Amino acid sequence: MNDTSKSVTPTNFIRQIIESEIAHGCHTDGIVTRFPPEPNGHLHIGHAKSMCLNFGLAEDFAGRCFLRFDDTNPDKESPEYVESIKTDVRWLGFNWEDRLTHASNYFPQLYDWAVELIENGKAFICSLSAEEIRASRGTLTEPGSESPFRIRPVAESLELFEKMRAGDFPDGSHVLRAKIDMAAPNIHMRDPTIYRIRHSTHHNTGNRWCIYPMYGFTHPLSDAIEGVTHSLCTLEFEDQRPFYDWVLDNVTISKRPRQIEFSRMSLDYSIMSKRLLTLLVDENRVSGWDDPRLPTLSGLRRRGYTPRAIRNFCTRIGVTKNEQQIEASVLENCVREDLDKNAPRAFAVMDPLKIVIENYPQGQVEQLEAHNHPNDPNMGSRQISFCREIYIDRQDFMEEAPKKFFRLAPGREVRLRYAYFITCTSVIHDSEGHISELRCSYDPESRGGQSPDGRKVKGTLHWVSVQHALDAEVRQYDRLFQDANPLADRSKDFLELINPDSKAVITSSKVEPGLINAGAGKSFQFERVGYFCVDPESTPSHLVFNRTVELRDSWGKKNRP
RNA sequence: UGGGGUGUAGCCAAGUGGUAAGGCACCGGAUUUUGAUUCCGGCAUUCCCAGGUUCGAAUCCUGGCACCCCAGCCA
Repeated sequence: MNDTSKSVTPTNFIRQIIESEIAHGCHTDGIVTRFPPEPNGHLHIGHAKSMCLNFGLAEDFAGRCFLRFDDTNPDKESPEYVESIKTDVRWLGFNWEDRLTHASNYFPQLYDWAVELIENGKAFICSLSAEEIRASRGTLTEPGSESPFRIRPVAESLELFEKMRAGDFPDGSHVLRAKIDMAAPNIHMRDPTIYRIRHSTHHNTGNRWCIYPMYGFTHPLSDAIEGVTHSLCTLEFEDQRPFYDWVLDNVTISKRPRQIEFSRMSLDYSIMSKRLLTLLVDENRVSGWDDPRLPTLSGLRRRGYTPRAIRNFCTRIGVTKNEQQIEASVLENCVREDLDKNAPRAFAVMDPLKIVIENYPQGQVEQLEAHNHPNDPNMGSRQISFCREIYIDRQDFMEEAPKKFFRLAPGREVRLRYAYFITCTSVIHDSEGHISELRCSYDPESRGGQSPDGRKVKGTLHWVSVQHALDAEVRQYDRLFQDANPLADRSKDFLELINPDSKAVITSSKVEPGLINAGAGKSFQFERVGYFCVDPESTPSHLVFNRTVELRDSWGKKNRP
């Protein structure tokens, strides 16, 4: 059996490395990967790429993937982030089963390994200040100079390390440093710091520790503890691989992980930096971490992006070492593809324009059948009420319309989807000259949307009944930034580049009554308008919809300036 | 006069010495009760540049060029 509908994950250089290793007889127990977020912020679509890679590889190669909280910095981390990360990982569709870990749970073992390094003369307690260490590190082109404490006797370092752990010293007074090479061309090998004193409460270990290991020391060893075979990280860690390997070489471990780096992803008109996302939230430039304009997973979820669409996006962009600057259309195309197939259709009028059908009997109401999906009969149908007064969208009418305008105009006939053909007979203006109402006639023979005489109409409009429609608030979201790469020009503050039209709230929309029962997060295609989902703030008495993405619009695109 | 990495179409990306996949975007055209979807067709004589090796090079060699990352007691 070959299921052609199931998309095959395209190959990439990491898969090829693994395949080749397996071909050489390695990994007979399966591969092990890990997704290692620091709980100091919310996950975004860049993390989704990493999760798809790590969990995806584990799945495809009969392996396991750990969700490991890389929590070695008590000042920046908190349990709220741990919870939101777990929620997002689950939502995206990944299952860590019993492999939820914390680097902080390895602190005792890490401490022992640090002692081993000291005992072997591979690490020493340095009592220089942070500024002094920085000053002696050298520069990119000049070697550093050795710390005077580099020759400190092992016994003394051991004793000091023990006292550091016991809390005898204030923050910043000593650090533990690896003893490697201050003249190394790679700055990360110039006696990097591996432990610092921090009298802070840790979200997981409380006050048990006042010394904390650094990432560069913790990560390879956490990988080794978990039996990780492939430690996949982003390109900026490539320089640190020699240190990653150094740690593994100089401490007694039984499993040997391998670090492989791949490139980060950037999305046009967006930013992915955790720090800058935090800034947007803190400065109230957006409504919160789950603002639908943000590339956070919680934001995308609220916007109506589905896990399937995001996972598909990740496989489409691939995994390489090239810098990826992805156009927004790639992501948009992924949701459209999913929602086109799976979102039921509904009628909603964004900007209502009232029509009175003069030859339709006063007080009459008809039930008409509408398909919930034009290409999928399994999604069934619904009854919609039609009567003498309806709303259409204001942009579906033009008083002086060009020939190519296939919608309503004076004297022109269009189809009301699933209802009747109508012809505009007159236009009513208010005292200021604005169009306030249309008068039309209908063809009773065209019930359901087809005329027995075979007459064709060019346009088909969506509509709702005035007396049955519900009021709704619609939040129309657009790209958060005006510039494709808001960080490209470093002389400009990216906050100044926020798109002022990134959120437009319409409070006067009208939707078909069946929508009152839709639960939060439920997606619909509002026919001819776009894909929308029910916002968590929505209630039956105050419906709120978020626009996920517009429908592709070849007419509108052509006619935009 | 440091180290590490990357250059294939507008944006991604396969390609691993045998004559440039695929997706997005774009441009046609067909079908359509959504100007949607779907469908069909077009879209790199050339792979950052210049030399070289070879019957044959995006792939190998040499030399350039461009861009990204690194000087936290952050991750």
